This record gives sequence, C-alpha cells and structure tokens, in this order.
Amino acid sequence: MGADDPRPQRREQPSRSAGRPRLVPRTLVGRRSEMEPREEILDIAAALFVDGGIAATSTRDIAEAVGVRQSSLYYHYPCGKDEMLAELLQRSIRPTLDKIEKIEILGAEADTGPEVLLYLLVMLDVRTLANAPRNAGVLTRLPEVQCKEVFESFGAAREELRAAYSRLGTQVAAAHPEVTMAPDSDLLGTLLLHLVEVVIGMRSDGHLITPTIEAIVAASCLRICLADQTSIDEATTRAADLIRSLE
Amino acid sequence: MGADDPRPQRREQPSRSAGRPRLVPRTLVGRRSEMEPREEILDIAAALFVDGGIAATSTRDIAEAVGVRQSSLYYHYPCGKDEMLAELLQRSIRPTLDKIEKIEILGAEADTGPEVLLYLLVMLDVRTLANAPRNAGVLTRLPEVQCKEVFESFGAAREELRAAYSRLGTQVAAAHPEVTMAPDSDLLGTLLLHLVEVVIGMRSDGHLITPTIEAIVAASCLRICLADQTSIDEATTRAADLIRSLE
DNA sequence: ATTATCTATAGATCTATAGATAATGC
DNA sequence: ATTATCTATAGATCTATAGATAATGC
Repeated sequence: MGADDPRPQRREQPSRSAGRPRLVPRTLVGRRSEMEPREEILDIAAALFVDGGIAATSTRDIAEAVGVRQSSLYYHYPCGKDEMLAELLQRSIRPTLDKIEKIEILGAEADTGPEVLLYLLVMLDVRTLANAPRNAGVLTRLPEVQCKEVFESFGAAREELRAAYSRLGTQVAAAHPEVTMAPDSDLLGTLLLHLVEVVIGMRSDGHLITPTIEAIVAASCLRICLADQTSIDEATTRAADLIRSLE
Repeated sequence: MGADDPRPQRREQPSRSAGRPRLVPRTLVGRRSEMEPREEILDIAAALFVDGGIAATSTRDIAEAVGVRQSSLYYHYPCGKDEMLAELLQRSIRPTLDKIEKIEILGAEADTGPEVLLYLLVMLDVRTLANAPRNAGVLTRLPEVQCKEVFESFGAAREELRAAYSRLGTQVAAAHPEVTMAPDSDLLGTLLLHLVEVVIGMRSDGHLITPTIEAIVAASCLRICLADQTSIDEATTRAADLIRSLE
C-alpha cells in the first residue's frame, strides 16, 4: 500500500514537528505522575471505564489521557483493555475476600456471635468499596463483565463473597425464631451482597461514604436477617472494637 | 472507488443466492414476531444492551437478532442506538413517576401516614423494576447513560424520583424523635433510591422478585427512616389494601 | 405517493502487530 | 542486550447515508 493510499487520513501523523514535540523517551522527560507507568495506566483506565463504559473507552482514549501513544499501552498490557479490566476487578474484591478468612477465624476462637461477624464483614466490604480508587466497584456491575469468559476468575471470587454472606446471614437468622426467609436459591446471600453494593451507586451519585452510611448499611443487613435491635446495638459496639484488628 | 478496491471484503455480500434467500419485503413473509417492528427492535436491543453492554452491541448485532439488515434499523430509529436507549430509559422510569402523583394525592386527602405512602412508593417502584422487560433497569446504571447529554431528560426524571423518596423519607423520619440522619446533600433520598434498585441486581443474578423480596425491601426502606416495628407492620397491611387502587 | 425493506458503500474509527529508535546496562 | 517508547499500518469493524426495489394505496 503506497503513499497514494486513497484511505482517509489517520489521526496520528505528528510528523516530528507538529503537535507533540516529545521524541525523547518518557523516562527522561519530566514524568506527569509519581506512579509507575503500569499503575498510572491502570488508574486512568479505571477512571475512563467507570465514567464512560468499557467498550466506549478506546485504547487511544486511555493513551491520550496518560500522555502516551496508543500502541505503547501494549508494552505494559499485552492483552489490552481486557487485561486492565481483569486486574481492576481482582483489586476491587481481593481485599474483602482476604478478610473473610480472618473473620471466620475470629468466629471460631472467640465468643463472637454471628451478628458481630456479619456486621464486621459488611463494614469491611463497605470500606473496600468506599476506598476503591475511581470507584472501580462500578465495573463489577457492568454487563461486559458478566458475560465475558475472560472474567471467570472474578465471577468465582464474587461467588465466594456471596457464599460468606449467605453463611453468616443464615446463622444470624437461625438465632431468631420468626424465620421466614426462604432459603431457596440462596436469596439471602444475594440480597446482602447487593445491599452492600448500594455504596457503589451512592459514590457514583457523588456521595462520600461516611461512618453514618456504613452503620446504616450494616444495621440494615442485620435487620434483613431478622436480628432484633438489642443484638444490633451490641454488634455495633463490639464490631467497632474488633475492626482495628482486622484492617 | 472501483471494483478493484483493495479493501477487505465486507460481511454483507449475500448476492441474491447465498445465505439469505429473502428478497420479498418483510411484511409479506411470515413474521417471526407478533410485535410491531419498532417494538420488536426495541425489545431485542434491550436484551442485547443489558447483557452485553451498550457500546459493545453494534447496530449489526441488533439487526441480525431481529432478522433484518443493519441499515433497516434506521428506518424505525433514525438516530440509531441512542434513540433506542433513550426510549428504553424513559420506559424504565415513567410508570413509577406517574404513580408518585397518585400517592401524594392519597397522602393529602386521606388519613394516610407517610410510612404507608413510602411503603407504597417502594412497592410500586420495585414492581416496575421487577416487570421491566429484559430487566431494562440495568441500563439506568450504566456509565454511558450517566455521562451522555442525550439522556438529560432521563436524568431529570430520575431526580424527580429521588426527590419523592427524599420527601417521604424525611416525613417518616420526622415522626420519630431519635433522628440522626444527616439531611446534608440529601443522603436519605439517594440511599432509598439505591436500596430499591437492589432488585435490578437481584434480577441480573437470576432471582425472581417475589412478594417476599418486595416486602423485605419496603420494610428496609422504612427502617432506614427509623420507623419502629409497629408502624412498619401497620404500613404493610395498609399498603396491601391500597395498592390495588394505584396499579 | 407512501411504506418498508434491501444493496452498496463512504468514511471513521478501533485493535494489535512490526519494526525503528534511543537510552541504559553489561 | 534490555527497556520503553515511538511511527506506521493492516485488517476488522462500525455507523449512517444514498439509492434501488417492490408492495400498497390513492
């Protein structure tokens, strides 16, 4: 395909003099960011995915925001957007998953009731979502993530979290005689999971996730498991004490 | 650009004999669906948007699923995907919005407390989301919708709904002295809105929205507004009576 | 003349690869 | 030799429009 290629001009023809003066490798020029390049790309990708959508964000969009050429992204992420997304999804759920273990150890050794354990899990999960850079939790709810097989390992992680909610929620509900929660198809676990994820939407709407919201969400979770006010109050204070040992 | 165009072959070259035998206009051939074409396109677009994402669904994907040529969509939707999406968003919120009026009229004329009114609003909203074809409520939470200016009118509608939740929720909370809910930046309205939207996620996870879930969500909303158990029980039964007059 | 489809295609992307370049380290 | 960028581009889409076709209605 010669110089007289009839196809339309591409965007990229800076031709050494126009627009973009940088020829020198980026390592020598003053870096725009303190982050490692791979980290900076991920952060900017998160921001663009979260507020424009994944498929709607092109690799060129990301590259431009980073201040680098589109093709250069493939040096750090050979599999492109999918690889970035997979990493973002892992990070959005890993911290919570790690804490499940600790919580259940706590439940086995101490005289800690299931209400406290559930309250702790909710609190930690809320905090993970509240602190996720760029509100990356949004990504977990996008249709692209649900369907692609690339993200199976994320699906498994999420399932693990759901199972933990189910286990603890069922224990809380069992302690109360007026159980009417249908155990079919694990409704309770799913419900708790989604209730906690309310904070993702709240952040999208511009709200900071305050201790107040944390407490409201945690208490609501216990109430859904039919805990009475006394045990909720107790769990609230006990959890406040225990939380430091888990973070 | 002549016949020897060096560009790669396009997918569409059925050339009258291969693959797709239909030359006769669709109106004459046996229709695959009972729906009007515009309606059928919308329904299929909803399905594809919801489980693949908006930008990830091409007009060709939609056309293929409908059984029609890609360009034919533009006859029914001159503005393409954006127009379909705008219509889907309207439909996902309009029914609830219409019922807000009725509920507030009910509140003005009868001796109906705010607990009942809020319970009714939540119930109706949950049902609207539960019955939305293809779980189209998913679309309202996609980043593409939040950022595009095309969907301003949807944003306004959603804001109206949020305001209604805020109004009713504040009234419920006011009736109880232990109010600690910060009224800053309308936290309560947003929280209630997102709590109701839990049903969107539940449907995505394959759950039917049963009367049980309806009741759990509605009661949780009242509890977040600090309603006590007595008033919740009362609201539950009163709402069950009143709901028929509003649907 | 109107309605609803189709064929064909222009023009604008988007992704991913090949290969050049230049700094650094051995 | 390795690292990290760049230029250039092939090839695959995607969207939206122009214009043909055919049935129907006036």
